[in-house]
Amino acid sequence: MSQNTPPHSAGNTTPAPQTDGLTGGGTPAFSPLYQQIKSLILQSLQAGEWKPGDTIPSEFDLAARFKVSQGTVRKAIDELAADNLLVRRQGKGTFVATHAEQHIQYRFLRLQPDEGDQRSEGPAERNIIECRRLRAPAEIARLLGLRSGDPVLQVRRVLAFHGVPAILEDLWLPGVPFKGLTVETLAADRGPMYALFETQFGVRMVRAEEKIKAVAADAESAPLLDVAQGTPLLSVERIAHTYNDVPMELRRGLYRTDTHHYRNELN
Amino acid sequence: MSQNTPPHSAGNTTPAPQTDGLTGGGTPAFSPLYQQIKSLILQSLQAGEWKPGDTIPSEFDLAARFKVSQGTVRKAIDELAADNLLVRRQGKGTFVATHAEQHIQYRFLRLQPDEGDQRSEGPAERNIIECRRLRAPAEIARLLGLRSGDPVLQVRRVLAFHGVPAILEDLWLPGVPFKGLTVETLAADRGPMYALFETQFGVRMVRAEEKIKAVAADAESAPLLDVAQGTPLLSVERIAHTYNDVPMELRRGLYRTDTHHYRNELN
DNA sequence: CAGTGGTCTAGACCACACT
DNA sequence: GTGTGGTCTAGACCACTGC
Repeated sequence: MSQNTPPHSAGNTTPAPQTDGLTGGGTPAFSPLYQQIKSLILQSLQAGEWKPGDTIPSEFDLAARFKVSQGTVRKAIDELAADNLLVRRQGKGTFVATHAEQHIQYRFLRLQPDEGDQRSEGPAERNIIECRRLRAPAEIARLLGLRSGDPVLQVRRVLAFHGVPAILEDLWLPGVPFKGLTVETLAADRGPMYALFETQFGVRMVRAEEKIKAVAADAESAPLLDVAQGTPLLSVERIAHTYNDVPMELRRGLYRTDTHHYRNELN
Repeated sequence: MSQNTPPHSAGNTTPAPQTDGLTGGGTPAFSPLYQQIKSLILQSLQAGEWKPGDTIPSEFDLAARFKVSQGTVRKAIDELAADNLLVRRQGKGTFVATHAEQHIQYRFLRLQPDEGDQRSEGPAERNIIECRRLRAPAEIARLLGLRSGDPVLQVRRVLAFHGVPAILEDLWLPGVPFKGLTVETLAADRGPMYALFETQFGVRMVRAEEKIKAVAADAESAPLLDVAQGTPLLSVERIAHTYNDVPMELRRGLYRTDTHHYRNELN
């Protein structure tokens, strides 16, 4: 399973396990107990033992289960919480993070109005233009970690703020995990699309990378965004990953930035 | 000073301080000990007691100094390290983070080549076009937290990769902390500009925000970037802050994105 | 070797939420 | 009140660095 021996170390009456077992073989890598616990918790998350929004067992319960001290479990959970996989709530418990209840909705959307307003914008109007199944072209397949020709879903939609179109985006999703996704499902849904992915398909998006360029609106995109051809637009290519860094979505967006901007924090 | 009572709690023989002192007054906010320690360490950083690259006292020394346990200091340092203000090195000590020795040079520059190469790019060729002092226009002043008419420095430069210009940027710096900065100083310098700011002016940039838009190259910028007028460019406005979130630099860049892209991680 | 950060434990107590 | 996470402590031991 994991890369190291699990933290059981048989019947120690005295405290610290810390032993790595396996003197032979080739496990030169040392990984601290709390990292191993972190991996075990992650496995439970991947396996769906606890679903988004669920509360996971208390630190003491987990400590008992893994035969370590509560402090060690705590450190593991600390890191998972820092990665936004778990959410701690004092007095209540620790919960599996979700795109739904999370009051920072649209966590991955960095486009925001230039001044004032802040996030009073609300969820924007969605308009699905297209939703079809196809066989993955080579490039799409590569970015999604699939083979050319594997089934994928493509969705095209426009997001608008106050009636003004602002985002045109194409999504590609691997066909297998998203079997059964239809334009009706998407259209009927309110709230973040990633929340729908969680509830309907058990796919939780955890992390994403974006590559941004400036491009000119072409004949196809210009009318959809209600701008003149040649207007500079932000091109945003996003690859979103589930647990374990498995890519699960490719998204290519064109953002109008005349009244909005892409906001980023550098640390 | 801080918002809470310092963590001394007089002569406790028995362990935990945790008491907030001050039963009277109006300090409803409770802040944990390690946060107070964090503030104290931050104050020392701001005051320049330890400079970028310096090693700070060991956890035990700090624990003695602040009259708390080593674990509490550890947690404070953990957070400061997570914020990239400190860097821990096992066996050696804890160091004040710096833009110089940090092997992730150009920490705030997100533009990178489209494929391969990765960071083999190196530090790019710098070409300073202009460096002048002026009185801050209203907008610049506002963004830098100054008053209109306060002295500021403006620097304009072009960065190129392999001889191809890629970035045209204007910098505005508050005149007072950067007194004595000349075009010669800048031109003579190798390495990150933020490293120079540390060594020459004691100003360490800690955090920055960027607002990104897509714009068209105009008559002024096009020739400097060697592109046709109207070419889509990334407009990147950055406000960089020192300790305590004090804004210390405004930077407005135009990025060519024909062979490079702006990379971002979403968590 | 001594000194530093890194891990692990165990127990005490505080703050918060629900019942 | 009970149970949860949050803080603080104290001490033991491990891993890395450099003398």
